[in-house]
Amino acid sequence: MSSVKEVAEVAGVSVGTVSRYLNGQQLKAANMAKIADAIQQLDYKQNIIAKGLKNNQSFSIGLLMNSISSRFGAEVVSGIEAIVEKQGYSLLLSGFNGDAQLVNQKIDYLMAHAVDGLIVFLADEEWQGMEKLAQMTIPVVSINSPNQLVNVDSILVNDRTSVKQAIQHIISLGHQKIGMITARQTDYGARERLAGATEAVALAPMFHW
Amino acid sequence: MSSVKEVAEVAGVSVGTVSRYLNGQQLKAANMAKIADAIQQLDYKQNIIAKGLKNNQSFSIGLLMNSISSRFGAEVVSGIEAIVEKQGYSLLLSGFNGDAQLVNQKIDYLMAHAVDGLIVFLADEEWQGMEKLAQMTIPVVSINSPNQLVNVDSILVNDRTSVKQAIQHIISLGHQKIGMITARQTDYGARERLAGATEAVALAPMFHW
DNA sequence: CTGAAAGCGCTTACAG
DNA sequence: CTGAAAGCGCTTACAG
Repeated sequence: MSSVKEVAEVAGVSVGTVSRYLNGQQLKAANMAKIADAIQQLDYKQNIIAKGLKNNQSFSIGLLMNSISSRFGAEVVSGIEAIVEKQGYSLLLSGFNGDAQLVNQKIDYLMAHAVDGLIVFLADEEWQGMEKLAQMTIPVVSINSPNQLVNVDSILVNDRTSVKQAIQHIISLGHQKIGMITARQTDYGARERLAGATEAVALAPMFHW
Repeated sequence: MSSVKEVAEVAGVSVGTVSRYLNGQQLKAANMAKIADAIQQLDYKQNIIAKGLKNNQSFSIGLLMNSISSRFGAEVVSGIEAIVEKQGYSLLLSGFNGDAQLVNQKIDYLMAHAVDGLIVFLADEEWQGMEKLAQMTIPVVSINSPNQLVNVDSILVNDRTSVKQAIQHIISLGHQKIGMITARQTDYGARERLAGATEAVALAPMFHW
């Protein structure tokens, strides 16, 4: 792998100038051309690692999740990955496969790898030590994990309302006997969905559960 | 985040000594104790990024795969992740979601992030530029992707033989009419499985397909 | 066993 | 606009 130093030599400018070029600064046209040539010739690629060292960035973001191997989990990973990569960042994956005890350790692990941001996707597990997230010095966002931490942005599917509306719709159609198959009630989302159904029924005076 | 420098100051030794301690070298017991204390006190964590810069290691390995969102794909990711992490490495995920054109670009991307190794999991796509892998200066292993590149270790499921044996077993039981539902034949594995079935039948003289 | 110093590849004030 | 130099956090010969 060639370095800025080699590029600088070939182009006949200083490394600082090469660096500036790489970062999109304007410089004398002649120099820009020379540097561009040198880069071509050496097949130079930036070393993202070194780049980040200066300002302590890693250009990677951590994804901490429970069940990578669940269907929904996989979709989420795939979606996040696409976006992250588009921005030139990389995705560091870390799963804890149901063992909530491991979460703290995983966080340390991700921090050691200096992720610039963290996405937490707990899916079906509750986790006691969530406050740790609030102390994080990097941006944290949680998905599908109820919490009211001040520094943590959250994405929650509105399970309750959507199921409620669905049931209300069914009721409005005049149906009298409605069955519901629920998921294990260990999952926050599953509980919300059942709650939504219960609400819908409670609001329908004519309806007997 | 504290650095070796701060640890060195607190412990009253040089940074080199701290570094040696961190890397498990033997040093004067008194110093080891002082350093251990300082680390405790500062809650010092190694900066893996900086550590890798010296010998150009990133302590991360890249996983390039087609369909993260397939069931099998998710299992594979999950399994790999567990192992990789156990070794103190991180997993950089990169998907190309069916667009084989993107693969070269993704490889560059992973290289820019200086992965120390690469796992390629093509699943259902063939890919023309696979020779690029052979030129890689880092270890590469492919999963479920037929190839005969010298530098690339491959893991292949023996689809052909296993299906062949299954069919032979059914035949040996005396069954006369055997149906087979095949996957889309765009996938190498799917073709192999069908081929295995065909072989089994061809070898059974009494049997009419 | 340990300190001082150089170096990994890059960025960025500071001068000019 | 650009060069020389210092610095990011760590490692590692080189001396002692």
